[in-house]
Amino acid sequence: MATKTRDKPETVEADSATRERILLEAARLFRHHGYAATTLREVADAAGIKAGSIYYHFESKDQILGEVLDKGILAVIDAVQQRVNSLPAKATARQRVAAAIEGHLWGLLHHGDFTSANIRVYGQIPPAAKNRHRKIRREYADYWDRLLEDALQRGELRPDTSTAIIRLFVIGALNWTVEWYNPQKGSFQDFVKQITSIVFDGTFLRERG
Amino acid sequence: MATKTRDKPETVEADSATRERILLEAARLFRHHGYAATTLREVADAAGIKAGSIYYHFESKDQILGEVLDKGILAVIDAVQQRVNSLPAKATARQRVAAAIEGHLWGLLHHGDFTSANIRVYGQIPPAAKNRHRKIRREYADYWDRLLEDALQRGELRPDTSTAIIRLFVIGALNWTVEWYNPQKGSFQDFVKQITSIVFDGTFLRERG
DNA sequence: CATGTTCTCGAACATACGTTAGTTAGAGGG
DNA sequence: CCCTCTAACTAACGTATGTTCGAGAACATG
Repeated sequence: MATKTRDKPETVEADSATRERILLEAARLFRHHGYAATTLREVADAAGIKAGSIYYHFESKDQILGEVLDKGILAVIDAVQQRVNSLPAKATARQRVAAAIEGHLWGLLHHGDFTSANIRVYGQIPPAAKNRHRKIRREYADYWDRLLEDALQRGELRPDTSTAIIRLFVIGALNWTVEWYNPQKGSFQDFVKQITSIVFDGTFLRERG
Repeated sequence: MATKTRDKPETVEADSATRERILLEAARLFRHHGYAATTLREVADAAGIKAGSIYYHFESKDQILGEVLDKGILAVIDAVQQRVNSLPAKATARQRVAAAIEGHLWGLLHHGDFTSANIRVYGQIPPAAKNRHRKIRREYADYWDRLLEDALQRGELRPDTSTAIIRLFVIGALNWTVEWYNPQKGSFQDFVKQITSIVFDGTFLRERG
């Protein structure tokens, strides 16, 4: 056995734990090496099994990729909707968007391997796998557009730029934080506050007018 | 495009044109399929030659990657410095940063295949290739930090957030535009104006204070 | 025409990959 | 004790990849 000397008879109880382990390690490797550069033998090694055993849990490498991508975006969507929905009905648009930003950042940064793999790899997968994800991405984009349109109608959003561009800019900026966010430099809550403030009010002091 | 259909015997006169062609097609393929997923046979095909011929111009696939990455970041740095340097000495910090933003976007979007390949692939290459590029990235980051520190000392930048976070946020947001910018929807100059305005003043109208 | 250089080709090689197949070992129920 | 299910293993197959190499075409120069 090539594994790390686990002599305790705990072979069972590993219901689908191995499956989760494979997904976790695959996400980590996809994130850091890319999809094509990651071999199933590496994934198996990281998960403490042999390559052939992966096929007991998954049908193909592509299927693993699909599940990793799903986990990434679903974690974000879930966190966003949870926070926005728990707001009182009388919340301002600014508060609702702030909740969405916090949710997006939380989902993004607390499932870094899955979300980063999603972001990095999405542009590089065959159209077949892409189409399945385009729909859910589209829905998430529409969700943001509704938030922003609402803000616009309430007169809180700047009216000189389309909500589509604002959404693309904001989500893009947020997504990128997964590449440089360092949890050891300050708390997550502080980080969210800073990012939200920049998104809302910009980086420069307002020009004298 | 890739299919030029030049039936004339113009095999020669391709001094180093073939070399450039290889780099261009490699960048395009790296961008859309990733590094490992791109085969030299695909690159050769797109460049109108056979796979073996690539080795007359390059030593290895890694070398091609290195040159593609270089071209990407150098195009951006060049465009930024050109615009900032052509500003009058009495320019405000805001004007200087605006020039940097425009330069960054211009280099980014006008060499999309090289810059996007750089952005997408950088996180996934072996440390050996990474180290060579870390230095130049570090210098570019320092350049931005000086611009922002200058703005801070002049009292133009918001003082409640570190220049490092502002830089990471702004450059990240700008970099992401290469994934969604559509040159058919409005002019480049309009796009720059909108992005710059969002970066400076944010997405929401200022809160009553 | 002869010669040298530049550039490309075609075929091959060793390796590594995703995947398949056959087998083994333990657990639990009858 | 037998049977079945689960979960893993080992070994192999076919293919594709990066790379090498010798041969030859196209052109420039003499």
